[in-house]
Amino acid sequence: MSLPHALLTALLERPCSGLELARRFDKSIGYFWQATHQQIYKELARIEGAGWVSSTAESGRGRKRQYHVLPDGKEELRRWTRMQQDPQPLRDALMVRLRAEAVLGRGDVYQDVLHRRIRHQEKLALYRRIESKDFSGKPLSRESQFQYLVLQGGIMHESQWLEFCELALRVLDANTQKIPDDGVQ
Amino acid sequence: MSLPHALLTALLERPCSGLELARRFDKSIGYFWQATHQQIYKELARIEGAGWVSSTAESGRGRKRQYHVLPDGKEELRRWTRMQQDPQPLRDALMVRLRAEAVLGRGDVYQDVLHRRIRHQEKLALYRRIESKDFSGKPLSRESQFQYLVLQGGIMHESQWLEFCELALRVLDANTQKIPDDGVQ
DNA sequence: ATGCACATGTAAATGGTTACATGATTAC
DNA sequence: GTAATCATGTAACCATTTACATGTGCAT
Repeated sequence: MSLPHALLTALLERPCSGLELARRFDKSIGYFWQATHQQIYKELARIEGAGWVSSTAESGRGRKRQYHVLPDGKEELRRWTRMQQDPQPLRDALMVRLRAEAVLGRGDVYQDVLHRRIRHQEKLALYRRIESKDFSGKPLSRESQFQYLVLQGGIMHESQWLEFCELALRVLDANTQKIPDDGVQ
Repeated sequence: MSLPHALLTALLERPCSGLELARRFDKSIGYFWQATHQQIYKELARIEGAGWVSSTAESGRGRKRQYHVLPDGKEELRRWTRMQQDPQPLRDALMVRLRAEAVLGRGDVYQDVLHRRIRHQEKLALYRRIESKDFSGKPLSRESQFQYLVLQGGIMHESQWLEFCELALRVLDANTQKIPDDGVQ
């Protein structure tokens, strides 16, 4: 579970409120670790209780709270950064669909592959725009180099799935000879 | 949520019991959609209630139950196979760690990248073994071609992350000039 | 008869999503 | 003053993980 550490990172980059965090998560960090505002508020309350961040204003609902990271929070982030974790295994519905296609044999996944290809193209185009806007043609600071590295991870990821979609379409094209219905409706 | 459909697919390939399914999930389909035996038993009970599969023996605990897919289950799998789903967004703790590295600046993620590189190498080696054992040097049936396609997806996925680890190590090497501690312990 | 492997299950906790509720501030 | 927007929060639900419980059948 990385949400608290993603929040600590974002707040170290720049202190802000819960909703601002939610908005910042819609870009940058959120491309690699998504979170809704509900989740963010709950987690902020939790890590404030743990003494990792503190916030202005004791009020309650409706009042803006500015959060910033405390020394304990920074230390916790450092501790977590030193940890080693296994990659979480691939879990992808398309793969299950392709296995189903293998036993059903009707070419029914074709539309899903086309759809996913579009999505990966879109995401890739977005990442490329960010790349040329923020990380090209100028020397990068140390911090920017790491941000760019993460973006490159996203680019590689989307490219790879795009390539896989192309391969899947070729296999589907070569194997969709409309196997007759077996009568089960 | 694809577990019921992964189960239907596996049971169409070959009817079997819950525990056998759990074991089969440790290989093949399970590389792309993991499930524990607890989850599998619960889901089998649910889809039996829905009339998608049926099982031998009314007994209870301890007695082996053989499951097979009913026509409704096959039709459900077909319906699901025709659906289009967005890819689920990348969610990777390593990416969060690298962003944290950007603000902390200590080279602390190095070990994690080394660790992940090993894991991806291992997984890739496993997939390569399966590839040369099951899918090389002979003409493939239509069903095998789709199974091979899914395996190739896994190979591409692991290769891509391996490549990313190499890139990350280069960036870390070039940027770890031991930034002085800021005093926070 | 007892121990072990096989087989099926229950229960609690975690992390995440979706739907909904409510207070504060600003524009008109 | 009222509607829109900003901001914070609660509650219910869902899939998954982890820990534990229990029954069956075979080998010794």
